[in-house]
Amino acid sequence: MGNNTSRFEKLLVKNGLKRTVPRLQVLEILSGRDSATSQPYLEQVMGKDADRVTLYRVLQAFEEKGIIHKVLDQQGTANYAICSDGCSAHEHHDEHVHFNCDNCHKIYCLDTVKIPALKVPAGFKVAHLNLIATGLCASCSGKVN
Amino acid sequence: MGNNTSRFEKLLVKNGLKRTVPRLQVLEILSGRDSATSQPYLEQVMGKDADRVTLYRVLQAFEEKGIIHKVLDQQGTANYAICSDGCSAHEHHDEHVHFNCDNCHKIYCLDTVKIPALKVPAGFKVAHLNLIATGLCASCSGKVN
DNA sequence: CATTTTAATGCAATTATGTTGCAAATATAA
DNA sequence: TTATATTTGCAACATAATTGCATTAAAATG
Ligand SMILES: [Mn+2]
Ligand SMILES: [Mn+2]
Ligand SMILES: [Zn+2]
Ligand SMILES: [Zn+2]
Repeated sequence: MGNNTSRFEKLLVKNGLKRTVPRLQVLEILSGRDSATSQPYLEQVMGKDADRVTLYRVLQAFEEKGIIHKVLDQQGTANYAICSDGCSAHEHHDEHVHFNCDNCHKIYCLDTVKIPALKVPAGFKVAHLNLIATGLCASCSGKVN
Repeated sequence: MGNNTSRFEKLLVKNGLKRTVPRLQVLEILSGRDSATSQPYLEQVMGKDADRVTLYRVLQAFEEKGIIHKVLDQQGTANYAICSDGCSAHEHHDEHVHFNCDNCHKIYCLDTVKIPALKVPAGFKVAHLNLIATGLCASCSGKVN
């Protein structure tokens, strides 16, 4: 496999997770893509290498440990992306904007775009903000329309 | 039924939809709640009064006509709320913030809070913004924590 | 290195959500 | 009242996700 293997093995150990084939496989796939990856796509790529249930459990464990974060697209489908380094089991630092392309349906993590603070009605206590923009991504905006 | 009936009947006619029992029922339920209503809840309340498929189709028709709008909560569950008056089949004017309470799980339409404009990387063309805040709602922030 | 312990996987079954095609029923127009 | 167009209900199917449990594999132990 890729030369990321030892890096990923360390990542698993650091988070108290055993170094297993399905886990390394998921990390390999996610890291090789420029946008968030949907559960159905992951399932398709892994094929019969891993059981569907295992995939769900791998993703859940990774999310809890702060290794990946989940983004729901406009259809409600779960998509996963590797977290930035600052994330941990205790806190995710992924409060960046996500961009869901209407054409290619990719979901980009716009790490550089911060979500502006928000004024909410009295009484409401905001814990997290989740902003998803839709439209055309840089790659598609040239081709269509 | 409620005294909203004739108002809802007019709403249906205005949108070229026939005045049917399941449709009036859905409008009655949605209008009687202070927050967005999940599909599972609707299904449960309607019970055997209407087929599941009918409910899906009613919701879809309403959404297309601009009568209601759909909000996905943090779990990806569909929730529906009646649109403000400005909405139509051609355009929804519901680009307001939604608030998903971590405690009671209600979804509030914060109609008064506008989503701030956003600077995105070159090439990206934003069509719509979808901001969902999580935390504690006004009703829950007093009780818990 | 062999063994014990613990964590993770695979499989089967079940639930929830959503879709499609089509015949029957119903609302509205004629 | 009859014709028409829409809507509904049913059955079947599809996909996403969860749970329990036996088996397997990884890491810890000695
Ligand atoms: Mn992200
Ligand atoms: Mn709303
Ligand atoms: Zn694109
Ligand atoms: Zn609440």
